[in-house]
Amino acid sequence: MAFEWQRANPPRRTYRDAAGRSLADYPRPSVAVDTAVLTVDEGVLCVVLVWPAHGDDPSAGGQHRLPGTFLHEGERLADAVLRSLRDKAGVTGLDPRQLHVFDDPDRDDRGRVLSVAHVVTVPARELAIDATRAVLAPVGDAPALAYRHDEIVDLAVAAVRDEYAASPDPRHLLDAPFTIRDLQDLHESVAGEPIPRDAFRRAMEARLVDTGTSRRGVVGKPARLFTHGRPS
Amino acid sequence: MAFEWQRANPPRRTYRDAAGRSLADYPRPSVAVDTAVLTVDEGVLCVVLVWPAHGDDPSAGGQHRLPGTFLHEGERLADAVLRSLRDKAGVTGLDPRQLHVFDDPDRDDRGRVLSVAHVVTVPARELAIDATRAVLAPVGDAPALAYRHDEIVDLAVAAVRDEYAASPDPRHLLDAPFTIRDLQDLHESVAGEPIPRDAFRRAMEARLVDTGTSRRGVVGKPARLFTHGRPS
DNA sequence: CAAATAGTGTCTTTTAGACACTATTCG
DNA sequence: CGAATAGTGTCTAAAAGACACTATTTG
Repeated sequence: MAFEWQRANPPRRTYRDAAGRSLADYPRPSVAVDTAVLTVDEGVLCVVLVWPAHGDDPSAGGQHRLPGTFLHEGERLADAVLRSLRDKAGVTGLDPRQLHVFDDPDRDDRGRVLSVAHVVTVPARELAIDATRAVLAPVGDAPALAYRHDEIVDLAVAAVRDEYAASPDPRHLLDAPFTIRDLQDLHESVAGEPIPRDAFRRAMEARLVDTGTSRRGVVGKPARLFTHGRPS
Repeated sequence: MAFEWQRANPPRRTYRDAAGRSLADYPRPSVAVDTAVLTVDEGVLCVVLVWPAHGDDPSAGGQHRLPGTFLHEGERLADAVLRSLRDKAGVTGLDPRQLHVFDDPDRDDRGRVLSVAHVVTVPARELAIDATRAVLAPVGDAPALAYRHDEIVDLAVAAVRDEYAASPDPRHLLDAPFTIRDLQDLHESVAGEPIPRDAFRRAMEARLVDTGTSRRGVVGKPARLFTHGRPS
């Protein structure tokens, strides 16, 4: 069962390094992916945490952790991320972004495991969390996590905040069409702080596509509706 | 010989996943590190390329590549990077930064290999390249590389340029003490384009430590000598 | 002194922010 | 009309760049 990759894709020749060992002779670490799933729920940037309540994963010490899985044979890292999320959050159509490889030898007592941290973002509307297995926690107020997953959350939040500081809704958390106010509310939720109204409008308006229509039916002057512009 | 990690660090229990497989049952990829070693040589940002001339590494197709190695048992990624560079460039004391994991299944025909790309920087003075095994190529004028290593060089250059745009000589390519002119020359070499003199001085001077001494012996008004400030 | 390089002062342009004012809807 | 929200115009402050001027050295 083990080492199927080697048998499935045999080297065409046996190459030997300076020590005379072939590629196959090197012991290999297990490779896992762990993913910070971020969303904006009711104006707060949140992360999906799973609760190891099934008796598995005892080395987590009863703490929450991020969803993750071991990389399977022939599988891409991004596909492993999507596979691990399909089960736990019923999410599809994401674009996982790599953050960092955690290679601490003592990080996991089940043996040497390299963990490739990822971040994905999902509109809260599309999240289907099984409450018996996962919870949604505000990123600023999350419990302590197993396997140093707190660091992954920090990296994920910083990465997403950088992206949102640079362009309008780069991860399409908002459904088009939307008003500039919708967009500003989203950006403030991601940033975790208020953004000046005028500067935000000036910076973003030129980078959006005006649909020519407006949103009616609420109090106040109708707001123009926009769609995402081309990523620049 | 193979799978020593598993024997050396046996799991304390056998944990089983949903499919009933233990951690040890999953086939594991080989993990390699590949490193873009950047330096500024005579005013030009350059990268160290190795030439696979020893009959090994035939899948590189006779092209240059970046120095790299397979991760050894129990070894940290950063240590593998340093080990691979000790041989080929006689370099020590570096601080490798991770860039990205390349996981293309067809990237290497020797089997499934995950490559963790890194970047390091080293003052040209400290580089001791064995000319029979390696060359120094300007980053803008490098030959085509094997294993899509061109992409690693691009990532490395972008990462280092971002760092240099944000603070004075963050990677300590310059020996202290140095003049602001020395610093500007370095930053222009990294950026690959000229930088306005006044703006550069204003931005950097406040973040350096004035030694109170000046450089004498050259034509012109003596320039004050600075050392790196605290990273901020 | 002439050439060369270091460093300063000041003006302009650009940008971010503050803030007030106008515009258009609902109830 | 009044409340509420959208959108515009303008002033100010801060920063970036342009550029000229002064300062101090070598030869």
